[in-house]
Amino acid sequence: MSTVIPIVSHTLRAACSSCSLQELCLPAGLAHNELQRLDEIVNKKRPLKRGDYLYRAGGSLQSLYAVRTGFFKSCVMHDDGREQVAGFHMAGELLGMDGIGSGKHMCDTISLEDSEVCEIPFNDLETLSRDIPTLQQHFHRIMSREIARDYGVMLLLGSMRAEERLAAFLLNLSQRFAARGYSSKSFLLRMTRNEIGSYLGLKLETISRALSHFQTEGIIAVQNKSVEIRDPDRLRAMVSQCTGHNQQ
Amino acid sequence: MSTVIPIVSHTLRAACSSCSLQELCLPAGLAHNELQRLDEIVNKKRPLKRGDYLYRAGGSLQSLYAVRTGFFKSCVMHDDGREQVAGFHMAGELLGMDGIGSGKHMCDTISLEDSEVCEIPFNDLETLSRDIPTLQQHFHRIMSREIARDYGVMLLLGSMRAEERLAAFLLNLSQRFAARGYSSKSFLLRMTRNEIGSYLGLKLETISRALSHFQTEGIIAVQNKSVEIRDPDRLRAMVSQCTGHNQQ
DNA sequence: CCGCAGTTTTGACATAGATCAACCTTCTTT
DNA sequence: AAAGAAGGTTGATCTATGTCAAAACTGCGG
Repeated sequence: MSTVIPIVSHTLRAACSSCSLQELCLPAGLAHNELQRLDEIVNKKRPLKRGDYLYRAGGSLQSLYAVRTGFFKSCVMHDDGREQVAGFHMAGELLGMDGIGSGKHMCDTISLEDSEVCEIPFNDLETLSRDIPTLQQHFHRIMSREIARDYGVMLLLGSMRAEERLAAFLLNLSQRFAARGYSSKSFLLRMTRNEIGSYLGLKLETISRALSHFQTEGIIAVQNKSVEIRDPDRLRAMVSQCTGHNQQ
Repeated sequence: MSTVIPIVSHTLRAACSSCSLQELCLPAGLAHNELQRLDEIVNKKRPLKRGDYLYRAGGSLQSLYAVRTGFFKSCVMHDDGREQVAGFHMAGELLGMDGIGSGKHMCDTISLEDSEVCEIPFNDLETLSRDIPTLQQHFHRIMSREIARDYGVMLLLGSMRAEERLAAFLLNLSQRFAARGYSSKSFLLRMTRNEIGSYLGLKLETISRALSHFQTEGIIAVQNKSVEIRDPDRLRAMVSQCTGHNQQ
């Protein structure tokens, strides 16, 4: 490694074997030699800037992507241009699984801040997972958890009121930050009010009002993108024992 | 019925290899000898009556189930008892994939009419799919399509108005009946107005009014559970070019 | 450091769909 | 065949959240 440094293309071998996200990500639970075999198929892509597309709806699916750093949103588009944010994604999460069925991506996935991803060619992943049962099982679990998450979003969109939805959303973010070693109490919202609204099936004004209301109640402190959760128990209470009857 | 009838256990070997749903179901695309191997792990369960639970949320996941005949709903439950129908399932569809991640079912799945299912022990399926790449790939496609479907439901719940949701729902049913060789124009709604409403994030009265309205417009004819689609183009137009602005 | 575009907040008002209620129809049970 | 229960329809009214508008804030590019 001392002298000549090879000119590298913008994709480099990734190193799951030395990645700090190992346990959150696709390689969770693999033995050392298995990790090395995974390293052989995973590439590190060049960084994305805020606003860059990781992939576009309709584009052919070649690879899945694991978020290394940064933050993404996935949007499903209606013919008439309406868009719905289907999810927000952070470090260690696997993107692109919605496209395996048809061979085409079903949504746009866009970077919300400067981000890096690892690229996992899907054919190679299938081949390797036939050899490594642990990898196969973990991949199945990851897909299944995406389905379970989606069911949760349906519950939220189908039967919760505005403030409940927002409370559930904040708790979900909080918990995901915590799982990554960040504060569960204090974090930045990487997305706009409009994007939160789209995800929660609400308008941006409703998000803004609900955040203000939580603040006057002393449940959270918001200032612009930064949120501090002051009373997580009351947030939890809003979600699960929702005193009111549900209008919607 | 005349002589001696052997006493059979309530689970029998299934025969994917001779099943008419082959091409819609898990075995799609398998070669003859591969089908036989699948037959060895798939069991036919005893029939379920209307209202029977196929599995319950929280129960440990041992198997996936393929619908052979009949109709099911899956419901996610909120702590406070509110329930949200997350999907309706018909012949050839695979149930239980939401539970793989945690090893526990995430929803209740209930028969809406007398139904039969094939049981596919999940460990065996994983093992077999390491041996049969076509099976592995098809299983991945099925899980992925479930994710893609869920994204569609999010779009519906998050950004469509009541009548658009119902139009999308009717078109979806129509297309699924067609794929199974039934009429796409005329079919029975196996679920109640309340269950449709739950799935679409609306109240039963709203479903009832919307159906009546479609009928007075000549778009459909409804009588109780039976629906005839008279003008599929107008239904499609409602979904995709939605003239109105979306309130919600 | 300034100005501009994008984002957020807040208020006033409108409305889609919920809620409540009464009645009707269709199944299920005996 | 009758009675009760479950499901469906329709009307009147209410309300959560959308829509519109104006003003304040934030951050980026020159």
